[in-house]
Amino acid sequence: MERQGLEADTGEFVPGYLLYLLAAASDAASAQFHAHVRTEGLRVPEWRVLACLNDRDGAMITRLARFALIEQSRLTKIIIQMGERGLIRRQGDPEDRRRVRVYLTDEGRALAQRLVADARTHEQKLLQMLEGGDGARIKLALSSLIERLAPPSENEK
Amino acid sequence: MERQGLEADTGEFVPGYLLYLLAAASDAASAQFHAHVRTEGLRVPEWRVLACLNDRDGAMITRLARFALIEQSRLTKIIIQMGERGLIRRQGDPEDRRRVRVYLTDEGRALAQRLVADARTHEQKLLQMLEGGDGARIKLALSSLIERLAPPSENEK
DNA sequence: CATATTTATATGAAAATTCATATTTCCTGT
DNA sequence: ACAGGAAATATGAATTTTCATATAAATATG
Repeated sequence: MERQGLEADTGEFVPGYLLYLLAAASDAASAQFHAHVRTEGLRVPEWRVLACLNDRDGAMITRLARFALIEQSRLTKIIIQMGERGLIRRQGDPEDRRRVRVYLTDEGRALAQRLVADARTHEQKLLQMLEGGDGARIKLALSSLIERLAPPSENEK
Repeated sequence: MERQGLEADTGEFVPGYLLYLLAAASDAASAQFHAHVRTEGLRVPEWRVLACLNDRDGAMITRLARFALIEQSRLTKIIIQMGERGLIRRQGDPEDRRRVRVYLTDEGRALAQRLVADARTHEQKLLQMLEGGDGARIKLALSSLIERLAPPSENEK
């Protein structure tokens, strides 16, 4: 089996390994903004929850967990904390009483919207340092990778 | 400011957000292999340490931490555990007595080499599901992103 | 060459995370 | 309507992780 053609061919494996590149790129790209999130008094998973709810309020825990890339039992705990803090409100779903739906409070929504705006601005800066349309291309490639790997179930829509 | 042209334009932010795409792609792409790593009795950071040491044995803690994407004080603890388990050996650097260099034991090297082989195989499968040369392109894009964001210091080489 | 800085690693307490499993509700086939 | 299983969420104990800081060695500075 042939080696891939990325590493400086000093024989090293890690620097050209796809999973390393993905993790390292994610880390590096997120570092600044995540630091900003922390100065706003949020942990990264909390920011993700706010952003997801800002897209779709009233999501159930399981769905939120998938979208926010958080394991379910952990999310349950985070949601409880965010509730105590007044950022979200949990409410049983009458349609299916196993479900708990999570809604932004006014305070939560305000914070979410502020941070999403910051995120958009920051993303623009990132994309600009990615010379010439590369940004759009990398996004497309990533989405396609994600779709192939984690086919969204139909009820996901 | 214009919105980017990726999401299905249902007005949602998250699905087209670069940092989300990076994190989600990293998660999705790594899931299978990381599960494999766990069946080998390793946690993900431990696998990363082995892979990095397999590339460059005798790295110092700080360097290892940067490469393996692990925070320093955490790595110190992981290294201690891996030492107790016989996978690595720690040794003070006589050149600079603050430094601790980490070396693979024979057992550690054997495990590292086995897993790197598995990783190569798995990576091939991933790249194949990424039709037509897309794999090479995405790798290039990610490396370039990383380089722009985290310029390696000269002594890093 | 003494002192201030910086660099490398370690440490401990607080907090977060994981993992397995409990609980409740819903769904399915009979 | 009922048994069995599946789905959604919660829980608790064990383990990890984080964060701030300690220690120690090297380097820079006046």
